[in-house]
Amino acid sequence: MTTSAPASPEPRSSGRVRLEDVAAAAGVSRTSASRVMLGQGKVSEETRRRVHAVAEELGYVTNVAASELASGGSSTVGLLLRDASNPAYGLLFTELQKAAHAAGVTLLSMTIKDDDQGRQQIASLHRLMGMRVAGLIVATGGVTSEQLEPFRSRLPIIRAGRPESSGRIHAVSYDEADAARHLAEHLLNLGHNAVAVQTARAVDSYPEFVRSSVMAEVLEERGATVHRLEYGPAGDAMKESVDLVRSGRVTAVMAPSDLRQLNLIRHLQAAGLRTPEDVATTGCDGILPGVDLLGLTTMRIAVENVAERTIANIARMIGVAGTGHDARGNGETAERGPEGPGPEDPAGGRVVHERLPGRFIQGRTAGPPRTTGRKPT
Amino acid sequence: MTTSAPASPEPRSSGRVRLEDVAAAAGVSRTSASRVMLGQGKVSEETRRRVHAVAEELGYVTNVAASELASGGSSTVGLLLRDASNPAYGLLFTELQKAAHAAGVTLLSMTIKDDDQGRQQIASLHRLMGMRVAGLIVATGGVTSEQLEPFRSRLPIIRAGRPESSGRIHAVSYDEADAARHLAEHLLNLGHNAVAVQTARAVDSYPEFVRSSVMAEVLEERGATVHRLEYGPAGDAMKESVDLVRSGRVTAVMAPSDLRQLNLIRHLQAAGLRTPEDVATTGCDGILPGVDLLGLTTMRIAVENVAERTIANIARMIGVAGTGHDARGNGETAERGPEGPGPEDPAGGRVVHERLPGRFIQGRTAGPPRTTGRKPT
DNA sequence: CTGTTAGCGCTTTCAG
DNA sequence: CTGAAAGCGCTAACAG
Repeated sequence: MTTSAPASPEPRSSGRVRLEDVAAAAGVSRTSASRVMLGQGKVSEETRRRVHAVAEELGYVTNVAASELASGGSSTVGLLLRDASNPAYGLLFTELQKAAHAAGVTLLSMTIKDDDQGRQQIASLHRLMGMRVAGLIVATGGVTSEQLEPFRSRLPIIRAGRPESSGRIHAVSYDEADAARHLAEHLLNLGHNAVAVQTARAVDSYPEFVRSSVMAEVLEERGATVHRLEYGPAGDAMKESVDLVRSGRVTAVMAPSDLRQLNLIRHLQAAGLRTPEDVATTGCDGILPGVDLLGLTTMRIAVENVAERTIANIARMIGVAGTGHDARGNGETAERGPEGPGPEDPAGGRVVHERLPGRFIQGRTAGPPRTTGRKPT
Repeated sequence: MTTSAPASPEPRSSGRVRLEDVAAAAGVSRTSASRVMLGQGKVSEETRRRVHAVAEELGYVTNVAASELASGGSSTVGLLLRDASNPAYGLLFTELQKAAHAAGVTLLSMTIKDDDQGRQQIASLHRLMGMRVAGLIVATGGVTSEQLEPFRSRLPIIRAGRPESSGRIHAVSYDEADAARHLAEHLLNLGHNAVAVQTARAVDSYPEFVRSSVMAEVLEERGATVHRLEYGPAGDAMKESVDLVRSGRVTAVMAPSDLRQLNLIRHLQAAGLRTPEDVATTGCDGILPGVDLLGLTTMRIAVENVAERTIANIARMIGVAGTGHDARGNGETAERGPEGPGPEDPAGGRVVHERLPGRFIQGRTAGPPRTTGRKPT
């Protein structure tokens, strides 16, 4: 009766099959059945086969709640994510998943809306914590370091994609400063010396804030005139950009992301201005599928590397050996944070703080300054 | 001692705080503490406040495993997703999350790689099932209906975004046929009567398969000459498209998605062909952030509507009242499947099969046929 | 309104 | 190699 009734076409639509049912049907104890399901060695081949057969026939699925309760904790890693509709986050999500799969780590994700002053973020965070995940990856700026702090001692937490300011939480991020520097220097080398930089506030988008700050600094260091145009309540960066271009007071406009650059181009077009003929523009991200066709001048951020390093770090912290094919390279590009002998994490290591540089994309939106315009003083 | 020691700056880094600890510290029984945490009415205001205070101070987080085990099941809905790096899927993900939030439904997601012949998909599916989720949303073609079948009687399952062929599983999808028809008719109305249609195999991408099939059918019905160019082993659709255009045998090329259209445009450009001057092109999706700047002629699929209807349906099936602001409209656009009095789902209703139409985007990639070219016979 | 008593389904010593 | 027994931390009747 046990092995002689292979997989009926219509599995019993029994509400729930418990391990006990499987054990009974296979004529063994719960313990043995459990061992088989867990793949722990100490079972005879015969028993193993019978249990597997019965389990499949009955459509048994391990009750994760019971399993984790009994064994005390999950081995999956939680992922807190924001807004996958932004291609940059969507790709990060995909790449994290891919890297996790390769490293034998299971990821459980919750995405969060960015409103509520982080209220919902915290709720999701708590839910993930309640699941007793083995580690946590935070890929959203919506959750602050202070909110993470209480959990820091309970499990490994690592920020992915976003620079971490506190220095007490692990982070693997894009090297925003490097990207900003590259873009600014590109414009300088083209001969621009009057540039508008669209700036974001730290509270709105920390990565954009860092990018725009560094862009402006580099330009000023090298003697260019910089107009900082802030998004949000303080001003209408887009409109002001157009005005500056039209009046010839700047020959280039730097946007802190590609999505912003697209919007900038729309505004310029609406005003009858072309890029690069009338003005040079730059963005940052390089993720958009059509970036080549649009000819955007930008930096391609190192999503794949960030994903891989994030997973490699979390895997190490939760003590997963890894499958071996993720140990190559990239470690060299890492920079340790400036904290000296920083605080210890629960796993006993130093605080990880890696910044991964991107790749410059020349594009067509940034040419030399228009010579017909009034020369800047 | 209880309320007089508010949130110490450094919460005890105790490994795990149990409800019992909270109860003890608050001087009540586990039951009362539990009731407070669950927000169930029967507790005095005084008790409630004390428990909350202590819980916060101790950094207590409900153990989800224990909670679900005791209460018999979770109230969250599982989401099986594929490849959020595709903007169309990324946006769907985000919108599902948004709609779920609005409807008071918690979503737990697992993404899957598309390899392994669906092996990993099944593993993820099992894991979600093992979590005893209350319902399941499947937003990937990688899992077949047959693989879903065994679980159909155990919990509500609904497909999102992808047309469901079996008719036994609930589905809310984009109206691919409608989109294809619109695009084909647009070309016909422009005067094209020799068109290349890039086709996808059903196994590779079912949505693209449906789109390309219908495009070709509509064109042929209206007397146009159609060249079907298949992706994959059977041929090089991109190269063949370019050849047909160059030799003047077609005046338009239809791609089954915007990503494909972008690739097509790249190939055409590489061959020195411009769109729309030398050839009209169309795509499908309309999700790409730069779609307007690229001037793509396409259909904007109804991601938001699909997300909302999906959540509305699953919420109804798992018996969530909803917050009320999701009951408006859109129900009218639904079409019931052709199954007559279809099979009943666990909740007792008919099989849901809604198809939501998108919106045409005129773009600039499709103009009238080039008059200088050789006229088709 | 509060506490006491049983389990939820599984893993895991610890003996056979 | 296998089984019996003892919980994991919580919720849910049921009495006070």
